[in-house]
Amino acid sequence: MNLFAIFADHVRDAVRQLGTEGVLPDGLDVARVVVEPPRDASHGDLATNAAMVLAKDARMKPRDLADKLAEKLGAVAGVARVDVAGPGFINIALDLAYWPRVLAATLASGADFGRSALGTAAKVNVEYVSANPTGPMHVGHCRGAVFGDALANLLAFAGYDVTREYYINDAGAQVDVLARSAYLRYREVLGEAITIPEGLYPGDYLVPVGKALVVKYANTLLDKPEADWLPLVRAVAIDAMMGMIRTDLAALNIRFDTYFSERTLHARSGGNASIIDRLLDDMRARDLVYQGSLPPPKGAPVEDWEDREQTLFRATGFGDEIDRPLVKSDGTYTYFAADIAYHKDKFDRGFKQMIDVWGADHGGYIKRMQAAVKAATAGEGSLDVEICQLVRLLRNGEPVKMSKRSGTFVTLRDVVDEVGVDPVRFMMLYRKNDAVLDFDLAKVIEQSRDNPVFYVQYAHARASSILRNAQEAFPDMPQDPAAFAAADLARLDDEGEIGLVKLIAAYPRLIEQAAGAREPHRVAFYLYDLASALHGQWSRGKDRPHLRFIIEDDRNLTYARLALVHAVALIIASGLSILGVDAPKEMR
RNA sequence: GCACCCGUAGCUCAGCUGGAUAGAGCGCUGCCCUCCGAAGGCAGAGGUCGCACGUUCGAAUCGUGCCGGGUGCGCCA
Repeated sequence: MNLFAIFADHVRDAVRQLGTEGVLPDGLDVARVVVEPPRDASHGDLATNAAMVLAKDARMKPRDLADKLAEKLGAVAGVARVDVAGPGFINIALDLAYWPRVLAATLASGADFGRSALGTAAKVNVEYVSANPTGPMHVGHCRGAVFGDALANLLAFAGYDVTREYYINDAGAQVDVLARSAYLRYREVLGEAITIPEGLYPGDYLVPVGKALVVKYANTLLDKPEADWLPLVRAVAIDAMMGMIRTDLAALNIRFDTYFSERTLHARSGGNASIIDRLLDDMRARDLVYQGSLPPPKGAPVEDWEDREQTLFRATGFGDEIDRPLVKSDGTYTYFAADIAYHKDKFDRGFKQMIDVWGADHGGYIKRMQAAVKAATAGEGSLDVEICQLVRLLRNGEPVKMSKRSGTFVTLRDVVDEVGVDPVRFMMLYRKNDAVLDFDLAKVIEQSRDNPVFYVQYAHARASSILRNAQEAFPDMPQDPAAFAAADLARLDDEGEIGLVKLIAAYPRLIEQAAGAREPHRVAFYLYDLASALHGQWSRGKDRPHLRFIIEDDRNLTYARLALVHAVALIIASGLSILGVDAPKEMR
């Protein structure tokens, strides 16, 4: 149950009633009406802006309209008090008896509490990572990977039919560079002394690829011209790199539903037109493509600039600043052309909603890609692009030195091995994705309050510990959700307990808001608050023993409190699973 | 030069798609362990929300212009 959604319905009902009574005009637009928690808890449990939003259309003063609405809302079951405050806020305080019902509903839905139908089971494609298959993943890829994965989890929980997709850039010049680099290692394995020239990949992760080539082809590739060996070597190398990347992703608990190869878009088997060929034909037919030339860029001068005519997409017609080239001077397609075909393919596979997760360095490509999706799908498809900012890797506040030239960049695997999956995932999500993130290797393994990963996990462990202790004190007490839901929850009348129930009641709304904004970090911050409230209530029991969760001589009260603890643990586990973080039953 | 992102407490950051007296952690000051896990809790001090106009009942949030930081800017992916 979503308390705020329920009361939003009540508010709309009240508006409708006032309409039929002639107090308000019929058919007022209630789209901007929201019911939300008041900023200050002393104002009540729920607040709505309805009177202020509707005042103009109703041609009434906000406060007068608020009084009318308040009268109706006061009659709703469970409402203890309705106040009008400030410029026309309507504050609603709920009867104390309301909260046990919320808690009972929570326990009844168990791990599904908070699950939403917001997405109406619509198909959404979330594309993320899409790292080039030219080497192991480094820390720079990590944030996008974790963010994309958590976003996919969040959307699935919010009722979308989510597909997780990885685009393999296996068609460009970079994989040819990879192949040449691997070929050198192959010769090295066959006994040749090699030097790796500037521009090729120096990393020793290609040595095993060289060995694999020897196993597969013996020395038969040595005498062939490049045109012959390159496709063979490239195929083996790409397979090997994708294997590494999948292993790295597995270390982060990330899996994909679909790996999509760029190469398939270019393929012209048996002389047939490729997918890109057909797309461009289609776009030409619809006058979205033309031959023309572009003005030279204004900023940093391009050294070998030459004015020439090229094949351009009319991006300016769809919100971009400049038309964009689709064909290179050597006649092959640009990356952009392939990417349009790729997104059109997603659309053709049934995804009207597409989400791409990109690194900050691709921010400049958002407009053209959105323009292309709009054009290629005739306005029926939509593309959201979420940008992940840089991660600065630190150790005790000092930047960790990385040098690509010497090949000593920090791999994703290094970081996961050093600090563990949970801290990596949580910290990557404990910041807005479009803000730069400092990741301190030393701090994220600290077990203290200023490490939110630990703090939240500890709350879950503590809750589990309470339930274990209760098992000893009351061995015959069944600890399952159904039994907890049947407890005498009205015994929970301490303000700290009610506060916890209120936080629990906010979870479904939080999920919908986070999903709508595509912001999984909100889940992380919510969990921190919930953990804090549990720790707080625990400590109150230290000063006042009657507030402890386990009261040896009051079985009913203990049972009600255990139900609360169980619900909190349930939600922490739920939220952590969205973030892809483990919810431990004890800390070590 | 242009586009996009960021600017909130000494530091690191939230701020619920425009709401009421702007919050948290760290750091600082002072408390709480014979007691369910102190790996925790409580209280205090600390702010011109980069600056200036504008939009309206109401702006940290939206618009415009500056200032400062980041990213990117035909035929790379």
